[in-house]
Amino acid sequence: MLKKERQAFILHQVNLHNKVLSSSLCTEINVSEDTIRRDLQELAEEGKVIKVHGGALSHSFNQVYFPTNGVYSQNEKQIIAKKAIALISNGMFVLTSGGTTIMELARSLPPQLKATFISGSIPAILEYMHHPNIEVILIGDKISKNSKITVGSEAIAKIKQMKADICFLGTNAIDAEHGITDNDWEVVQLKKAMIESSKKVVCLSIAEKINSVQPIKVCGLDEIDLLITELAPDDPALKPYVDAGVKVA
Amino acid sequence: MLKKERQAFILHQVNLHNKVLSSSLCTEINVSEDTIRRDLQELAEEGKVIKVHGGALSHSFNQVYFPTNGVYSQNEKQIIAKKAIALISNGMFVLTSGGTTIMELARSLPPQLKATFISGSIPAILEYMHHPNIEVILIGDKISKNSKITVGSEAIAKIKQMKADICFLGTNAIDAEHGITDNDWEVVQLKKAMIESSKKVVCLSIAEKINSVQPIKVCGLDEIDLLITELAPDDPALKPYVDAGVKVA
DNA sequence: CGAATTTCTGCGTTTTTGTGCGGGAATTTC
DNA sequence: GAAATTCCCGCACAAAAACGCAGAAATTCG
Repeated sequence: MLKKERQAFILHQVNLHNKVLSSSLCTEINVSEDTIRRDLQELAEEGKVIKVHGGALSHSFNQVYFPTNGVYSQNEKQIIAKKAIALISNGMFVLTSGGTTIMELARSLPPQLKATFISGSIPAILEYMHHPNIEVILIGDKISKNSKITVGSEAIAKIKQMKADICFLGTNAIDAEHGITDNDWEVVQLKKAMIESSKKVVCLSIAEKINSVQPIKVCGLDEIDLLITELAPDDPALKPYVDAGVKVA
Repeated sequence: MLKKERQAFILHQVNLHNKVLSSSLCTEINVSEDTIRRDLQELAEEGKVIKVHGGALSHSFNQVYFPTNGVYSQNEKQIIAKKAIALISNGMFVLTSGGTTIMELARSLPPQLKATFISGSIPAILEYMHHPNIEVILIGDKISKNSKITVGSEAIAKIKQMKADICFLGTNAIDAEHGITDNDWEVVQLKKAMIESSKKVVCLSIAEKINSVQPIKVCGLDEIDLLITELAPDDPALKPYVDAGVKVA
């Protein structure tokens, strides 16, 4: 069998089944694994397949729609993400909501971190999926197209039966008097469940959002263990929260 | 034998079999390998054949095996998607697996269709989310990064407590003797659950995948209500399945 | 016609290419 | 962490290609 012929066959198989194992190919074509590996190598260099450990994947399957829009206040959110990541250690179960700040957190996770992330936010899940060492648990239920998050009693029930080490909440509005508030009833239900199911609750909020109020209450300040903003912990803007007993970072 | 004559013969052979080995040619025509090589060289320079190590290939060979446009077999999959969509009516609960054929189905859904789609496949969910009138139910559980689908007992349990009107399965391999087979154990478990939980089971498979077998069995042909390929229902290639009692479309 | 010239072919030699094998490194998996 | 795969690297070996050359055949031309 000619080399080109063989490579055509491989490519055919990859496109047909979306993936191939070098081990199965070498028995099918009856050549050594080395040869298969070299073929896959070449095909990968030509961009025809994506080579992975143990075989290859088709290119069309891997390209998932991926929104990489320039996020508003990205710098601030990166600072917040960095502070938040410092709280995560290997082996932890991490519950997260959705939102752009959480997305920034997801993108900034160090590659060697091994943890389990649980979320119902589709964009967040997409980010976690790209991480090499993170286990991803998806909370299922009806999808709210608005917030791109699963909402409903099933999702809430699922969250309530968990006990996560830490929970990161993207915050829409926080105020010393009214605590955390939001504007989507279903999302609020979820966040409440998440707070209940976590040993530690961390709120991520850019400074712009502090001292603002939304119609629906998520929780009071007393239920928050830590508030992370891009500001220094001793910034005067945070004083009301420190006074209310909230730790800040 | 004249040079021109010889080259015409070679060209004929190439176009007939899509490939030739210089070694076999030289015994057939009874000339030295050098001569054959020089002939192939000339034919290649004239663009009549593609010379490779050990022989030559015809141009159609490349056309057949190296698709130039976007997704592999997209046209076929669009035909399949169209046939599948004809089975969906307003108000239905539709269960789908993942895979590129399902993706094509998802992209082709008519905008005015109002139905509920249930899936654990992240790429499929993303497509459904973009649709204006479709309710999307996401099956939650651990995410398999390979197949980009939620897998595990939770997902299976969730599927089993449903009763969908119809279920569309992207098929990896189908064979008259072994039925539907696949190569990912966890995905197979899911598909089995989906088959159980649906009033009607529809398999989507491009013709190239029929009569192929993969290691793990999903179900026998008797459990399938309908097999959709891009072929006409009376195509001889489908006869074994019709004989086995499967409806085809 | 016949010598000079060009073309074609085959043969040895040298290079290049393709493939398999072994061992050690890197990785996945349990 | 340890076991099992898989990968990577260098090597050996065989097959094929490239190259130069020489003789045979065809062509040209005086």
